[in-house]
Amino acid sequence: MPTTPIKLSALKTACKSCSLHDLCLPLGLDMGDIDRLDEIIKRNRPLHKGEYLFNTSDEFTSIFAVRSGSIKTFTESEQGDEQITGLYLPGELIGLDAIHSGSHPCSAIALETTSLCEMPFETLEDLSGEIPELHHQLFRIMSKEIANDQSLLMLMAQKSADERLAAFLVNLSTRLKARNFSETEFNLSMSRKDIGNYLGLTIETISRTFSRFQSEGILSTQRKYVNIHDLQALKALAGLSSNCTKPDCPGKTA
Amino acid sequence: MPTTPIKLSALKTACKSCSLHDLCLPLGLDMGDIDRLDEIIKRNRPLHKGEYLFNTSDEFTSIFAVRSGSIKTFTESEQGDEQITGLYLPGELIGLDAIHSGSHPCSAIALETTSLCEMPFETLEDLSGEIPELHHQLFRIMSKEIANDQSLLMLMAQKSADERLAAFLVNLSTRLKARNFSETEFNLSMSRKDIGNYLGLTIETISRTFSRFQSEGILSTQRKYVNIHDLQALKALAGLSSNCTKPDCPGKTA
DNA sequence: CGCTCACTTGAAGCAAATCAATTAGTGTGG
DNA sequence: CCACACTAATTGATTTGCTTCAAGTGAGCG
Repeated sequence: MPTTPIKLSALKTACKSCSLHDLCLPLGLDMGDIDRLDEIIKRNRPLHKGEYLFNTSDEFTSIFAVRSGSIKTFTESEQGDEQITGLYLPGELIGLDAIHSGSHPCSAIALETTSLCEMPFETLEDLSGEIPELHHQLFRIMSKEIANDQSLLMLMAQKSADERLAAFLVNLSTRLKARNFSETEFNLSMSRKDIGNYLGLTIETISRTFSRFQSEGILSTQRKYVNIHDLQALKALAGLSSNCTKPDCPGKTA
Repeated sequence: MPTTPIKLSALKTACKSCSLHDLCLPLGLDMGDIDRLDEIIKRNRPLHKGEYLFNTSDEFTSIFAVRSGSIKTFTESEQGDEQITGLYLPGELIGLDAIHSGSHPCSAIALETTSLCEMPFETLEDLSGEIPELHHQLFRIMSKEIANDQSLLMLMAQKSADERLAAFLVNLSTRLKARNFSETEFNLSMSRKDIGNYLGLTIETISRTFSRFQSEGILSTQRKYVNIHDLQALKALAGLSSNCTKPDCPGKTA
């Protein structure tokens, strides 16, 4: 196996000095253990917008963490219709759903220029046998993914278009804030079409709902740029009361 | 906590002799390791229909495996509406979504008389540090749960009522078959109301859809008893028939 | 400059929700 | 054992929120 030489630019983003390290896998690890984790991580060239990270039924070998940019994952049914199952922001792990079958049940595409950390799963699994904290953190992350999917399920099952879009925006806002981005002003990396697909609605419904939110003064949009004027109103619409401050409060969806 | 003495009847269902052991956690473990797992498992009295296994925001201490019967899990939003997030059959593990926060994001109720195996998570985690196979199996099960939730998501996002109910029944049929039950004749442990909630539909729609399936000769029902006459047709409805509403759509069955 | 693609907006259609009325089981107490 | 209440399920009539169809609009780009 040829080891790709690590560039200076890549070295700068080693786990230890990575700004995401308390959102990502290294959380809870001490310096020595982070170094050991660091050694197994491959940092490849960034993906451009539209490039595949992996494809459905590709063999599963690695877990990926987003370092910058964003990734969407989606499954394709036999009829060819596509369902987006996840949107991954910096610090989040992709590929955990592939462990049980050994191949990817979904495809993953970069929504913008995106750099990633690749962790060969076998090596990671071995390492986590030696480092209980790492082991625990992996469980926590997988558990969180399950809980996220379940609240997204709730959204789909019994929420109106307004509630779904509001919940989506609030969730995004919360996650961006945790990454030191603005919680009220950001660029959507997904198109209206993707958002609609993700939320189980059509592109027209998304567009109309954005327009209505805008006319109600809740937010303003300019294509992909979103400026939330009344985050509280949006949270109320999403079905979240302001007294719940837990970052993983049920109703806040992935 | 007083340790409840293990009854002879409980001993009979030790992992080693349990009929579910290749659907459940012991899969892939050798005899010695199964014995070690067995030692940490508590087998409490069965729950009666309607009894809670745990409640939302209860502290998370244990993972549970269903031995017989069935369990539903559900979350409650702040507005009080309830969303069923899971139906668990013998051999399946409950509580994996609670690891990351340390408390249960959902409640769990017995749908019928149900017996369970309780595994204190801390002990289980320690043990899995010592037994790589167990560790691996836990990852596989969690990964499967993620993949399951994601396909349920797809169902919710873009399937018609017919497709949802068909998919639900096919899924149930498949899981029952794996447990050596009939794949065409079984009793639903969920009420119409629960099924509707689980699939994001109303009780009336479930009832009407059952009636139509019956008039089309696909199945017959008598309250909770279901007899599937044409499993192939049901599978076609669940997976292959498109939700295309165009009159000339090739996938349309007259 | 004109082409394309993403988005917006309007009008019409439809699947499922809601409202409403019965019927069939289930349990309770006299 | 039967009347009574109560819940679960079915079936019909009506409404509605979202989709579909259709016709723009405007930004980005060769």
